[in-house]
Amino acid sequence: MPNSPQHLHDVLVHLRRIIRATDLQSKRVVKACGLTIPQIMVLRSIEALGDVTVRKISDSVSLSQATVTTILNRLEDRQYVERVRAQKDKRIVNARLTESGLEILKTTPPLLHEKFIDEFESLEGWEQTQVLSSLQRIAMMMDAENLDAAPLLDINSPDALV
Amino acid sequence: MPNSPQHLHDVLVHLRRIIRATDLQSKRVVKACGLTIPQIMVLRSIEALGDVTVRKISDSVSLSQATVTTILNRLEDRQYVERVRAQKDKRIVNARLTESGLEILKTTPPLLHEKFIDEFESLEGWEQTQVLSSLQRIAMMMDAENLDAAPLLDINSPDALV
DNA sequence: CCTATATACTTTGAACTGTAACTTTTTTAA
DNA sequence: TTAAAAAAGTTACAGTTCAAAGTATATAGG
Repeated sequence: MPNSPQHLHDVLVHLRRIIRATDLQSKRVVKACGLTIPQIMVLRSIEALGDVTVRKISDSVSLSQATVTTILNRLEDRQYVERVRAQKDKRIVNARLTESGLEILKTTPPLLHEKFIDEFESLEGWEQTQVLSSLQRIAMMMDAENLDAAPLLDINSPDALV
Repeated sequence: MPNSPQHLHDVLVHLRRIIRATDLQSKRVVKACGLTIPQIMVLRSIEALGDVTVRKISDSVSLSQATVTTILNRLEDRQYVERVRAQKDKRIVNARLTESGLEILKTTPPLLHEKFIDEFESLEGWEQTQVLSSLQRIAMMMDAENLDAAPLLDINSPDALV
C-alpha cells in the first residue's frame, strides 16, 4: 500500500532541492561567462529559431512573455540582441542575434552542472530513460494549464540547449 | 545505446517546465490564502520545529540563510512571526509563530496542485516509488555541494509540509 | 587580557518571475 | 465604415533568490 502523504511531502522536498540547485548552477554559470541560464536559453532559442517573436521565445523556454521581455531588455542593453519590428504586422517584434550575441554564445558552458552530466551519462540507458520519463510525467502532472492528458514525447524543441 | 545529449536536453526542458509550474502554483496559492509557497514552508517549518534558528529553517526548507531572512522580514511585518534573540548566545535569533501565524497556517491549501496530487495518488505504488526515486536521484546528482554520494533515503524532515 | 578567527544573522545589489494593467495594432462584426 | 474584440508586447509591482559584504557576538590562543 503506497504511503501517499509521505511520498507527496518527499516530492515537494526534492523539487525544492532541485530548484535550489538550478539557481546555484545559474550563479556559477554567470561567473563563468557573465550570462544567467535564462539569458543563455533565450539567446540559444533565438539562435535556433532565427528571427523570432517574443511569444515563440516564451513558449520555447517555458517563461512568460513578460519575463522574456525583461530578459530581452537586458540582452539588448548589452547589445547581444536587437529588436526588429515586423513590417506587415507592427505589433510583432522579432528578436535577432547580433555579432556579439553569436560570439558570446560560443563561450557559454553547459547549463547543467558537470557533475550532473557525468553522473547522468554514467547511468545505464534504461536508467536514463526511467529518470527522464519520471521527469516528463511530473512536468505533465504539474502542468495545470493543460488539463487534458498531453501527448507523450512531443518534444520538438531546438536542440543543443543543454 | 543511450542518446545522452538528447536526453540531457530533454532533462533541462522538463526541469524548466517543472520550475515554471511551481511558480504558477505559488501565485495560485497566494490568491487563495495571501501567502506564497516559500512563506508557507517557512511558517510550517517553524511550527514543526518550535522556536528555531534561521540556519535550521534554511536547512529545512532548502533556501539560503539570506533568503530566509527576507522571508522572515515579510512574515514579521505581517505579525505572523516574531524574532526572539537567545539570551545565552546573542548572535542567535529564534523565530516563533504568533497567534495569527498559527491561525493563517490553518487556512493554507496544499502546496502541490490538486491535479498533481490526484494524479500522483492514482499511480500504482511502484510508479510512485519510481517517480520519487528518480526525483531523489536528480536532486542528488544536481547537488554540487555534496560531491560525495549522499546516503539515500535520509529524509528526516518535518512531516505534513505538502 | 586581548587579538584572531569563527559563527549567526542582516544588508545590499542584481536578476528572475508572474499577474494585471496598459499601449499599439489588427481583425471581426454590425 | 466603424466600433468592439483580440493579439503582441511592455510596464508596474511585489516577491523570491543568491553571493558578498557587513555587523554583532562568541571562542581560542598567546
